[in-house]
Amino acid sequence: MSFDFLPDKPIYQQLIDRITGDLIRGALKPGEKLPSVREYAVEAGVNANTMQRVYKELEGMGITETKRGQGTFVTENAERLGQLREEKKAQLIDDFIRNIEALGFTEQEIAESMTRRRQG
Amino acid sequence: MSFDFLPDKPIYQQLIDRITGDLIRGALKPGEKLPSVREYAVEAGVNANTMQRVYKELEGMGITETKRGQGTFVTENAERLGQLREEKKAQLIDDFIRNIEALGFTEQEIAESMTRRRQG
Amino acid sequence: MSFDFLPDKPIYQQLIDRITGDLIRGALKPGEKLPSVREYAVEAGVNANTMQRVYKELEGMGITETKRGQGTFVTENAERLGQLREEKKAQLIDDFIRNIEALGFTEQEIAESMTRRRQG
Amino acid sequence: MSFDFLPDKPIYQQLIDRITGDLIRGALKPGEKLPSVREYAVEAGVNANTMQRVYKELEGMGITETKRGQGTFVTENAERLGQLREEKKAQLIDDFIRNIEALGFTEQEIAESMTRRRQG
DNA sequence: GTGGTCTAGACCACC
DNA sequence: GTGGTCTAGACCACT
Repeated sequence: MSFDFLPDKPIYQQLIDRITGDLIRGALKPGEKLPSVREYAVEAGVNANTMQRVYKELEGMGITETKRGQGTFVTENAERLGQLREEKKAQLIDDFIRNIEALGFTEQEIAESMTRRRQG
Repeated sequence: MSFDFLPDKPIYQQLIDRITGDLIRGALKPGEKLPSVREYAVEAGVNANTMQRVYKELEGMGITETKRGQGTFVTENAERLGQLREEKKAQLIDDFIRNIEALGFTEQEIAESMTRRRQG
Repeated sequence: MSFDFLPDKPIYQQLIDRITGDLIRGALKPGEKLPSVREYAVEAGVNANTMQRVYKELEGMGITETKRGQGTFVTENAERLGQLREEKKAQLIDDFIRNIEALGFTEQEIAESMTRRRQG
Repeated sequence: MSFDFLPDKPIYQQLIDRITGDLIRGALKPGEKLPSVREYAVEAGVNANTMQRVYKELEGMGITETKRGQGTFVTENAERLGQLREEKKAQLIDDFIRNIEALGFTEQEIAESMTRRRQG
């Protein structure tokens, strides 16, 4: 597994996005153990400090829990995970619609482009 | 006219986005004169250098032209402007779809949320 | 007659270059009368002040002479005109060679590109 | 290392030209790390912001890449670098020929002057 | 320590 | 008055 990072967003943010994405997609399951900070850092090709920060933020968001001496685990709090999923979905749609309006596209115009894209 | 800037993107970028948005929405028309750097800077509540940078970038993108001593004007190159519109639209849709896939939502799930949102 | 001006050099400089070019090419001859400042300004689509400056500089370079009440004339000083021609030629070649060296191209490489260009 | 700047071109442009020149001449190699913005600024005797602008412009031209917190590096994209070399060469020759024609010199006349110069 | 953003203010060339 | 360049210095995010 190797990662490409975009230059415009912080690496730690991109990693958080990736992990929450894994969670939403079901690639990571409730209660599952995450790799150790160092292990994951090597895997992702980033500095261990960066990875440390990622884990810290994830815990702050309430989606992982740390068991001392054992490692970091995805929370089993299903409600929190469902909530995460809904937050992300809402944010996705909000951003999209806000952008459409900011640029003055019509719904119809966008809808057409999307259908064309799906077919092309 | 007064502006709010988000803390997560550079101000000059947000200004570029705003102006290109005005262009796409038709609030700015081909050949139209933009406010002077200093005037716009005051209006937007930013430093003149920041605005200078915005204008320079816009010129680099080929969507404005500057006439020395006279001011900055929207290009009359309709092709470039049409191209800009399409670029923005495509980018909008691409980002949306890429994000949906990255998070593993289904098209149907998203579609439902959007309809519910439009009704709600 | 209508002119395009490059945005990176002062208009008055471009006009000076154009007129000295006319002189070197023989499109303007010794003793010949130039159009009036206002006439030429209209023709070139520039401000009369700009044209005034052009004429002033040309006179300063010793290549035109002003006869009060009659207008501006190309000098009949053949030596000065010949000198002008040589200056321009030398400068042209100097710039070219200095640039080649600054970029580290070989003479041969440039020679080949020029021949290819002339044939293509 | 110390620099002289001509008064007629922006310093940041001259710095860009110098660096692209180093690249073309091979004094800078693909993947090589450039000095930090601040370091280079001191070296060149310019303000750090001026140097910042130079680096930003180089990145925009696709000839450098920046790794956050690590520094700025020459791209390893050999195609881009080759392209840069050809662009510069073509531009050099184009300018030269355009100027010759604008002034009405004959090819032969120029060729003679150049040979004489090379010998003199 | 690295790049990046922003401000404040001076100064210049052009029209 | 217009755009453009440059400096000086502060502050921030990332590694």
